[in-house]
Amino acid sequence: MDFSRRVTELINSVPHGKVATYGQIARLAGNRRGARLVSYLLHSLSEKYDLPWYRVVNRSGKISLKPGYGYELQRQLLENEGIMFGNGDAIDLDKYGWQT
DNA sequence: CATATGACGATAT
DNA sequence: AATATCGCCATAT
Repeated sequence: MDFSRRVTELINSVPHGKVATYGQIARLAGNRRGARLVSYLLHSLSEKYDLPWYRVVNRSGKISLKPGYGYELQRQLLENEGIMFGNGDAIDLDKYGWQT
């Protein structure tokens, strides 16, 4: 429970216009290997709370969702915050990464 | 209680 | 460098 609560708080702490990675959240939550849990928790928690789940991408700065299953939505939400997708589908984490 | 699962990440091939 | 495989750990069933 502690882990999931911290995850929600961390997600809520991601500044507008920035993105975090699953592994980063997991690490900050005290679980270096919990990247997968973060994704799972986002699934369930984002439906219960209103988390900015779309500010979380995988460590390559890419959206993990498949096109047609949320990819387009997330990409659009991020672009709405001023985040530009570089090479077609990747975000420049150096530039938009949280806590660079 | 045991097994399955996952919006990942690191390592091995 | 690109792809495949394994590990990790909380939830769900």
